[in-house]
Formats: sequence, structure tokens, C-alpha cells
Amino acid sequence: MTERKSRKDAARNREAVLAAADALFTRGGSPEDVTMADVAAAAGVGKGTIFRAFGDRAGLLRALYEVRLEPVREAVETGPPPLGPAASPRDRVPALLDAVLCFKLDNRRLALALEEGGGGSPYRAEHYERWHGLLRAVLEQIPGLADSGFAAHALLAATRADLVEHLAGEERVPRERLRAQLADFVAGFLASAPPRGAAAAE
Amino acid sequence: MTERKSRKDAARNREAVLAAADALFTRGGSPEDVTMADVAAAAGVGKGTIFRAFGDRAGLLRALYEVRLEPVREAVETGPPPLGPAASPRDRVPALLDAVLCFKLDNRRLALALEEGGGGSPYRAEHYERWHGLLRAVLEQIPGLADSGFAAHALLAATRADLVEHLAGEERVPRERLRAQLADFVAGFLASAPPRGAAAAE
DNA sequence: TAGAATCCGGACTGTGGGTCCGTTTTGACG
DNA sequence: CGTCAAAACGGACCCACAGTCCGGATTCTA
Repeated sequence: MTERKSRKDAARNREAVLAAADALFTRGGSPEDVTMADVAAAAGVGKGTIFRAFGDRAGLLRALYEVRLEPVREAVETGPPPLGPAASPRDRVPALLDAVLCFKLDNRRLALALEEGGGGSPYRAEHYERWHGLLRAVLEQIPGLADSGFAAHALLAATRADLVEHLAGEERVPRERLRAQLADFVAGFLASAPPRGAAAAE
Repeated sequence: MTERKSRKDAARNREAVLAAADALFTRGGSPEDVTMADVAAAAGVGKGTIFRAFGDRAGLLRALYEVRLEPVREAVETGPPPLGPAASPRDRVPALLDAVLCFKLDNRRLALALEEGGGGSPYRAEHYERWHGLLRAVLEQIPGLADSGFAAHALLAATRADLVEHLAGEERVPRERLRAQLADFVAGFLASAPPRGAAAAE
């Protein structure tokens, strides 16, 4: 009942396309250099098959993205702290942003392709809205912070795929250093709301 | 001696193209919908003329961007506080970011076109490097802040053209409200470094 | 005003996303 | 197992657009 039963060749080809696209995008090189025809050839299907299954290029990218994002989403929704819902807001915010950063580090070309040529704004994508809504809600629980809606946008903007690519890929900033920098930045922002009765400096 | 003397028709056409492109990009509608042929037609020249004068689409966009950015750049480099060099770092950081935000609000479609289809990363553009270098230097002067290089990137990311477009264009957030939100966010971040001997909360 | 250097402009090319439709596969039913 | 309609296949085809090319027009120099 989950979905209309689809013909088995359709399902098989869908998987083949996803696998092929996955491989092609993971391989080094600009995401723009991977054409739909390339994907079709690598998957051993015709172009028509891809477009029927995914609608357009952006659809394919989104589908791939969702697949890869699945584990992270699960960890966030039902996992243990600090990522899961049981964590305190002050711990969860940095954990969430770190998770996003790590995801983009692990899926640079894909995230890049999706954010750049992904049709319209990345801001209309529903996966962005998920992240934003969640982050906003968590920020909301921390009193004394500025507009949490904008703050959520701004913090997420620090993990934009092309920025990550620039820093990690272009400037060769090591993964752990980048994570630390983001963590510091987030910590700085969170520090603007006094943790308790405001006991101030050390 | 500023530049090789160019033929007067070349100069005239260059201006015509800039003016036409300016008008076309300012007019509502997606920047992608403005083709080079459109610009050529509007300017009353042939396509070849545009490509000879600006190299490629990105070159035209960059040239336009520079022209529009000129006043802001001057205000930043030689203007009065809080934008100019005489301002204290704590005042100048928010002023700089506000200036960037206002600029992008005033030039939404253009900034969008440049950041999206602008060839490669926006992070390799030299105007980005100017802003980043400047912001970084100013942040550097505020003791107690996290890595100023990354912080500069992160703060600038909050003014990304597509985010601005999303908030101001899509969600109809009024200009002044957006400025206030950014200002709050920046203030929050700056507050993480104690202004003086850390007199703490109010 | 002659001649050369430079520029003009629009026809032309290459590329890649997306569509179309004749052919093939699948699965339900008798 | 044989038949048939629905669904899927695939690659030839279309189109839009960035970027190129070159014969002809324009502008500078002498």
C-alpha cells in the first residue's frame, strides 16, 4: 500500500539509474560535466527512462540526495543525543549544524549540483525547509536569542555547499578544522544568549 | 593612459550594452530569462559585439556588478564612519554587512544572476574576496572572536543573493525588517566577545 | 583621401536538457 | 499456455542558448 505497484523493469531501471548517477557524481570533476546522457549510458538505459522516472535533472538530484540523507534524517529524528530530539537545545544546535556540514563534506559534488543547477532557489527545496524548520524550532527554545527564523537561515548559510567546496576543496582546509571553525562560530552565536542567570565571564 | 585608446564606436556600444543589460536585469523576472541575444537586441548591437567587449556572460555580469558596486566601495574605502575606515571595528562590522545586504536588496536580480550562473563559485570572484578580506581584517581587530576568516565567510553567507531573494522576494519580508534581523544576528555574534573587561549582562 | 587596423553583426555551430513515438516487455486473465 | 492492453523502453529528434566566425562597414592615421 506504500506505493502503486510498479513494473519490475521500471523498479530495476530506477535503481540502476540511481546507482549510476551516484557513481558519476561521486567521481571527481565538476557536477556540470555529468550530463543526463552520461547517466543514461552508465546505467545502460535510454534517456527517456530517466526523465520518465525522475521528471528532470533536478528530480534525479533530489532523489539521490534523499537517499543519501536518509541515515542522517533518521539520526536526527529518532537517534540519541546530541543529534536526537532528547538533547538539550544548546547541545543540539551545534550537533545539527555539524551533521549538515559533515553531510555536505561527504557529498560535496552532489550537494553542489543540487544547490547550483537545482532549478530554482535551494530555499524552496523541501529538504531545506525541513532543516530550517527544525533548527528554528530548536533555536526557539533558547531564550534571549534574536529572531530564530532568520538565525536558522543564517546558520545554515554557513554550511552552503559552494562555501564548503571552496574551503575544503579549493583551500584544502582539513575536515576537522572546518568542523571546529563552524563549531566555534555557532558557539559564539549561542553565547549571545546568557546560559543561565547570566553569570558572565569566567 | 588609463587604458588603450579604444575606438569611439566601441566605447559607445560598450555603454549601450551595459545600459541595456542594466535595464533588462532590473526588470522583474528570472535572470535566466535574459539571454545574450536579448541584451544584444535591446542594445541595438550584434551578439558578437557583446562577446568581444565582455568575453562571456559572466564577464558582462561582473562588469555591471562592478559599476553598481562602485559607490558602495568608495563609501567603504574613503567614506565617513560607520562604513569608512575610521569607524571602530565593533561599529564597522554591522555597517559593512548592512551595506552588503542593502546592495543585494537593491540589485537582487543582478546579484542572483551573478551568484548562480556566474561561471564557477561566487567565492573565486574578486569582489567577494575584497569583501571577505576586508571583513576578516576588521573582525581580526576584535579580540576574543573565533577564527575571523571563517566568521567572515559565515557572516557574508547570511547575505547570499538567493537567501535575500527568498526572504525579500518570496516571503515578502520588508526591507527594514530584514536589515534589523541581520543586525540582530550580527550583534549576537559580536556579543560573544566581551566588549570590555566583561561586565556581563545588563 | 587612401589604406590599414579595428570593429560590427548576424548567420552558424556545439551542446545538453527535455520530448516523442514506434517497439518491446510485463502481468492479468481465460 | 496464448492473448491482449497497459506500461515502459530507448534513442532519434527538437529547441534554446552560449559562444564563434568572417565578409563588410567604420574609424583612425598620414
